[in-house]
Amino acid sequence: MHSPKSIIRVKRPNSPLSPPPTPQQRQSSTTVHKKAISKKPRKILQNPQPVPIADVKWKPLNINKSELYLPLTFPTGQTFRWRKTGPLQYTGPIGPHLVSLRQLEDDGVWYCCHFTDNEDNARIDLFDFLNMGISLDEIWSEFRACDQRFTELALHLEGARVLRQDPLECLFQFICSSNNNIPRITKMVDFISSKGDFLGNVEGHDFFEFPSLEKLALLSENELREAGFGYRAKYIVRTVAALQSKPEGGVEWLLSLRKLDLQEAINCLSTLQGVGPKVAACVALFALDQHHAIPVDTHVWQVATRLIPELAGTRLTPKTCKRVTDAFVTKYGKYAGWAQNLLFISELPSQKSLLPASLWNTDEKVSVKLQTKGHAKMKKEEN
DNA sequence: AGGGGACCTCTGC
DNA sequence: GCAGAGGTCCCC
Repeated sequence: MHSPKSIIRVKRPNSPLSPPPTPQQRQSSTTVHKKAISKKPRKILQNPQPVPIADVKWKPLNINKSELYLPLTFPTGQTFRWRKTGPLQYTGPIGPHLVSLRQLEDDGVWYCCHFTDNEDNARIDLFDFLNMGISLDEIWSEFRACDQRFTELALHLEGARVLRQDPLECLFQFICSSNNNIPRITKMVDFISSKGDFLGNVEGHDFFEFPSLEKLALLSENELREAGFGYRAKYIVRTVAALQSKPEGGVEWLLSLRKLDLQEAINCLSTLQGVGPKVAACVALFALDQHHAIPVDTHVWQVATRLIPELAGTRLTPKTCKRVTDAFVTKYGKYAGWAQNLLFISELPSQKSLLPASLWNTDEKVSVKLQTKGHAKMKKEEN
């Protein structure tokens, strides 16, 4: 009995394909989910029925480009749940809300809710998700003071912000990311997401609320493997079970990690299957307010092994990972993760067009290999 | 404690 | 073919 989910299509007859972003032209076409159709009717009876927003209104956020530039915040590997739905426009779920953001050249960022049960809450949740409690202007000026290269990069990569994501969905996204590429990660995250409540369709993209732990528990390893998760299928199933076994509740347990020290939070996350130093750092930085967490990917590791000679020839372990994190924190301070995020973005091939060639990191992988793996080999041969 | 190797799958050289 | 992808686990 696979009846298609009930959808109310709200289309304005003359509306263009992409939602009009200008203040003069605020209404858009969108698709709204009729939430009354649910597998849990009793819940609907208990709660006031969400009011789908037929006429999507664009509202200003009053955030400058220096504080938030969407193309350097959304498609840069922090989240795999948002989609580009127009020029300088991105759409994605925030809790139970479906939101679009649009950058206007000289008028900051605007947003609209395609679906929500409460517009006031949506705006509050949006500011929280955008991590607006932290001023990029302030922390970047400190990075500039201590790093000439950061200063030069920042000139071209203004507004690269770190989001404050929901810990549960951030965790499963990054478990999917291990030893993986972005298109495939996105596909896997989409599969998991599709188990949550449908929120709407914008520009041909379906969006879902991230599934609850109870819904995630319905996923079997076989189903995940067939969906192309490979060996990560086991990680997902086991991590769901581990979270469900927490006395205070898995979601609450994850949220409680926001109050811990970075190392404690990393240690707790690392008890979960599929969570090593890299994934733990990503979740810590992108969801747990651990602003000095440093996701040590292969590139950071290669740079670090040259900066810290003792690390050359060793492997990325929790211990050596901490060495790298400490080095970054010593250099950049308590928001080191935000600094590293910009350095990471500057290395993305997709963002290189924003940088003058003089700022391209000319380190060829070959030469890095000679100095790291080659070094390791030489050391080994010496013995 | 730390190194070796396997692991799903897909893309690019 | 085979490394590499924003790694992690298991074993020795």
